[in-house]
Amino acid sequence: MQDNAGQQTRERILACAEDLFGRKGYDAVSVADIAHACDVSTALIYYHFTDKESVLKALIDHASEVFDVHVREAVEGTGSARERLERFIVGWLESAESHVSLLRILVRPLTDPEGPLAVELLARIGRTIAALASVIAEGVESGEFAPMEPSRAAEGLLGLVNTRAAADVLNVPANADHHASAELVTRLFFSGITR
Amino acid sequence: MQDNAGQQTRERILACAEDLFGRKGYDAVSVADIAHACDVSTALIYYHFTDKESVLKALIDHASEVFDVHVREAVEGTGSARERLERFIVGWLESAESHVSLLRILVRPLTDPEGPLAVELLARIGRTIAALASVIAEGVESGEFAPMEPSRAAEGLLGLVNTRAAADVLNVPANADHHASAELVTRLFFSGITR
DNA sequence: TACACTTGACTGAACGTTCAGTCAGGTGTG
DNA sequence: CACACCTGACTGAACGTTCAGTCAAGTGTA
Repeated sequence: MQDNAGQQTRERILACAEDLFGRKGYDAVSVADIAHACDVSTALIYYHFTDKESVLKALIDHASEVFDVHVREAVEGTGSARERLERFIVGWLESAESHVSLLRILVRPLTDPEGPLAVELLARIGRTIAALASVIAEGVESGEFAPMEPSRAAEGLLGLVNTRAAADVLNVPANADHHASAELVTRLFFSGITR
Repeated sequence: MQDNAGQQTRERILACAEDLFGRKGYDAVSVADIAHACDVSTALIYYHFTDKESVLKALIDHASEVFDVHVREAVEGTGSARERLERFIVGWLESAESHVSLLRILVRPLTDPEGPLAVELLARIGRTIAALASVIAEGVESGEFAPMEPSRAAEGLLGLVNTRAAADVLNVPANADHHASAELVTRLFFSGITR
C-alpha cells in the first residue's frame, strides 16, 4: 500500500505538471503552482525530482512514447507510402486530441527556440521529420509521389498536422471531429485544394 | 535633436525587445535584460512605456502592420483566388524571413494559450484565417477550387506558411531560399504531393 | 507480544536571488 | 525657469531550492 504510494504521487505530480505546462508554459508555472494543483508541498516535488526541469524532462520522455509510435508505424509498417502516411496522420491527430498539453510541450521550441530543453526537443522534431521524409522518399522513388524534396514535404506535413491539433486554441471547434481533421490534412497534403 | 531623441530611444528599446522576446519569449526576458541590451536604465523603459506588457503590445501593433498587408492584398487585390493566395504566400514568407522574431511573437499563443496578450493575439489570428477563408470561399464558389470548408483550408495554409517560416529553428537551412519555400507551400497547398 | 530501530513519504519555514515597478533627483536644451 | 530625457538606488513580492524534522508503517530481536 505504502510501497507504491510514492509512485502514485509521482504520477499525480506529472499529471498536474502536464496540464499546467501545456496550458501556461514552463516559465509561467511555478513549482508552487504544481504543488498546489495536486495538493502536496513544494518540497515533495523535490523529493521525487531533482529540479523543476527534470519534471519537464519526465513529461517529454512520456510524450515521446505517445507520439513516436505513429512515426515508427509509418516507417516500419506495410502498405504503400501514401497508406502509411495516412495512418500516421490519423494516429497523430488521435494522440494530439487526447494529449493536447503534451503536444504543446513538444512543439513549443518552434516558437521558443531558447526555452527549456529546446535543444533536445528540436532534435526530437528533427528526427520525426527525417523519419517521415524517409517514407515520402520511398513514395517519390517508386513514382507514387511527384518528385520533390522529402524533408521539406515532411516538414509541411508535420506543420499541417500540428496546426490542426492546436486548432482548439482558436475559435474553431476541433473537438470530437478529428476524423474531419484527418480528412482535411490528408486531402490538403496529397491532393491540394485545386479542383 | 533631443526632441526626437526620445523617439529614437523608444524605437531602440522596441528593437531590442523584439529580438529578445522573439528569441527567448516574453516570460524569460526581464526588463533589465531589455535595458541592458540597448544600454539604458530599466527606469527609462518605464518612462517610455507604462509596463512590460505594453512594450509587447507596441511590438504586436507594429507586427500587424508588417504582416496584415499581405492579407489585405489577398482580400482586396485583383486576379483569381489562386493568384491572390500565391501572392499572399510569397509576401508572408518574405516578411517572415525579415521579421522572424515578430512572427514568433504573433504565433506563440498557439502553443501558449494562456500567455501574455494571448486573447488579443488569438483574435488576430482568427481574423487572418477568416480573411484567407473568404478568398478561398470565392475560389470554391467560382469553381476554381474543389468544394471544401474554407476556414479549415485557411487554417491549414497559415499552418503551412508559418511552419515554413519557423523552419530556421530546425537544422533545415531556410535562409535566403524563401523562394523555394514559397514554391513548396504553393505546390503543397494547391496540388498536394501526389503525382 | 513488546520494544528499539529503520525507512519512505512528506511538510513548514526559510534561504538567497531575481523580478517588475517606483522615486527622488540630475542633466542639458529652448 | 521649465520641460523632456534619463539615471542610480531602492522595494515588496515571487521565485527555485534546501533543510531539519514529523509521521506512519515496517523490520529485527527477545
